[in-house]
Amino acid sequence: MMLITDRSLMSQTVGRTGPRRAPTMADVAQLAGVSHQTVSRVLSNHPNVRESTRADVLRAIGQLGYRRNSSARALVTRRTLTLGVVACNPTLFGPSSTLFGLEEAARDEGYMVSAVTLRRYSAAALREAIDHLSDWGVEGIVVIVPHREAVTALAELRLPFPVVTVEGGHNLPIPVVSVDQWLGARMATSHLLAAGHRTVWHVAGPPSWLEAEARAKGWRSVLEEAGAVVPPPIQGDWTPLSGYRAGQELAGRVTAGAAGRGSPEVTAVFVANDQMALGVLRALREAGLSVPGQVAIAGFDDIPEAEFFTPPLTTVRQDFAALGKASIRLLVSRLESGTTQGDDERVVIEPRLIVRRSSTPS
Amino acid sequence: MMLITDRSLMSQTVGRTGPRRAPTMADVAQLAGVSHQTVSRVLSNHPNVRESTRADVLRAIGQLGYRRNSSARALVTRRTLTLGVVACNPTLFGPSSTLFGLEEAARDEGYMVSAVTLRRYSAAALREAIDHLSDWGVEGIVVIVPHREAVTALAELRLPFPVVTVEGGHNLPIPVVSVDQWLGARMATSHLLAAGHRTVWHVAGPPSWLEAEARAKGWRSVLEEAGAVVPPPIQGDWTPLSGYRAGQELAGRVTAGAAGRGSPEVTAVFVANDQMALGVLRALREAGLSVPGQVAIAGFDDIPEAEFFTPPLTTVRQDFAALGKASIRLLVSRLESGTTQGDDERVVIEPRLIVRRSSTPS
DNA sequence: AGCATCATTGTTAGCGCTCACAGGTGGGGG
DNA sequence: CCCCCACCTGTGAGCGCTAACAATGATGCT
Repeated sequence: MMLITDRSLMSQTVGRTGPRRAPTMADVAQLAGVSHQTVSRVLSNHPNVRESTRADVLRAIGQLGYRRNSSARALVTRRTLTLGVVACNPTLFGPSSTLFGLEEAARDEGYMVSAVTLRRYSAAALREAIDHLSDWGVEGIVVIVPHREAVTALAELRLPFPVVTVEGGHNLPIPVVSVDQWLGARMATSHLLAAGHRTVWHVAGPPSWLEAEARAKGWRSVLEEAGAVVPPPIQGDWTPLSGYRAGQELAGRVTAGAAGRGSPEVTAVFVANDQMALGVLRALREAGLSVPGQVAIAGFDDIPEAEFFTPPLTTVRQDFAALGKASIRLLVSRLESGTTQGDDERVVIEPRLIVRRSSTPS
Repeated sequence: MMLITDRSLMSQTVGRTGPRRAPTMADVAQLAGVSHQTVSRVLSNHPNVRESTRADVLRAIGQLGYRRNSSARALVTRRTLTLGVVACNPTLFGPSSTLFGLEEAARDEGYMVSAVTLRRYSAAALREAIDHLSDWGVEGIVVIVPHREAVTALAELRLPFPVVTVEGGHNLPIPVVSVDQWLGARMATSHLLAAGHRTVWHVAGPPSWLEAEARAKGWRSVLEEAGAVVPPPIQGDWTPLSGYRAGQELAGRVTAGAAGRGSPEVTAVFVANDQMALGVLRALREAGLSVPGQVAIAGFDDIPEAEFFTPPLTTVRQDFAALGKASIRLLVSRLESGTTQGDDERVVIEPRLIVRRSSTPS
């Protein structure tokens, strides 16, 4: 008996000695002269607590610097309030902006976000990433891996928690949030066509990327509708270097003259992203071609640098932050509603064409 | 008795009915015909388990699709194996690359990373971010908020878990991992000076940023050592737009001629980051000035676009991924050793000068 | 043979919290 | 005056796991 009393006193008085372990709810309860349950009620804002009691408890909490133990809470409530994100290439402007918007939205909703990044996509890496997240008890995940195979692999996975994908393609039974890439490509291409160009060339992204595919499709659709010749798209890999190479090829076509056998002349190019557009711009300039004088260019993404390219780049702006927010809203809504089905939900965000000098000869 | 037997059978057979809750260690134990403790042993690779028993358990685990409950585990071990990160401006190339490297390193070490992003720095926002992380039970945090006030605020916080900062200034009792900004600035400035310029102008970052300060100091130190005039630095805010404005000012000085009262002529500029350098380049070009012909330029960061600027930008490369990895190593080492003190540890990574055309008249 | 030792397994007691329920108090209606 | 019903508070159980210890059998050594 004595011993017990001693111990309880010690835990409050000793303080200095040893790495005193974090105060528990019971400590707060004792100090406030109530039961641990009352402390719990105060913490969860239960209405039926007398005002004075609540104040006592809060004072004790402040005094002890008490923080609720999230593991214990998660154990009993079966809610970790944590969401997982799998992202690829998180160094690029798009993914990182999305991640940012997503995290902020999640925090507002009371969730924590844990991210796993993939250096390159592979089915194994994706699986591993998801395993890792699920080991940590996430309640749902957002997958930002706009690879065709990734998304199909995902659809086959049948996970025990909800999954939402960003830019994940529209043919699968997984909820998707995306910017309308197809529409964006159409906007850029139409814009160039409207400026009087006979046709528009295209520097495409890697074919396994869904965005690249959608942008190429949008571009092609406009040309076909307009009855314009559809030049062969040039393959890039999103990097400025690949854009540079594509630009060299295009420049070669220009200077070789319209004498080229059958190929339409190059007077306008829609490049699948801004980084590659930068490379194209440089290649053209090195070839002595003026933009937009001889060749008009449009990009995609509207990275912060685009406005300061030489010349400033006409491009398609994507609201990445909105993308992140929307994905969280979607995920949280099915978390709260307990819905696992209804897997065909779609949120599509409209892109916006930003016209700058690279496409407008003045 | 009958009832109990029934229930245990149900939990295995029913399957279809109801949202059968995740299997527990006891379920595995029962199926494998061992005690839950043995299952635990198998899972934690305890050596003293007979090989056949281990196999039985693993089979049961596979059969049931069992996953260890991380909350329960964390509750009893007092280890969440989760690290927190607070990052500012995570949309920029530097921070996002650091975050990426950091996450990867943490995963290798067996930790999960949860990030909180700050739209803009403020003491309140920082506090809030840290509170959020600590509510979720992180074991330590990495702070990537290279603001002077942020770091001092941090030093005063006295948190119950280890903290490491990235680029956090060297005068505080907090372990820091950083690239040697001062040295990088010196490399760029010396390089320009060595090319024969009488002095080097500077477009600086926001003064409250530690990197901006260190880069300005490095720049100044080289000029002073060389006995060169130190022109007044021009203030930017990291954005291309601010660089553009700075560029206009510099261009004005050039075209106004060396007739300016006292100011040295502008023939070389060290810009505190690549994005601003992009703005400067454009302003100079618009003013009809050639780079590097009339004005040589150097930047900082080596963003992927820098190589494709017009002209390609001489800049200082920072190994952000290494930064992330090093910060995790530092954090984990003091986590494992239980050290809370020894707070003056420093890891400094050397930057590398990347010389391109913007500084080398050919 | 007899006892210490080791490998292997089981048993028990919590970790800190929330949930479900059981009290106790006071006021208004019958 | 009593009962019912709001309010407020406390008690007990148990979430799924690990740590400490106990128990068993097999082995080795004297």
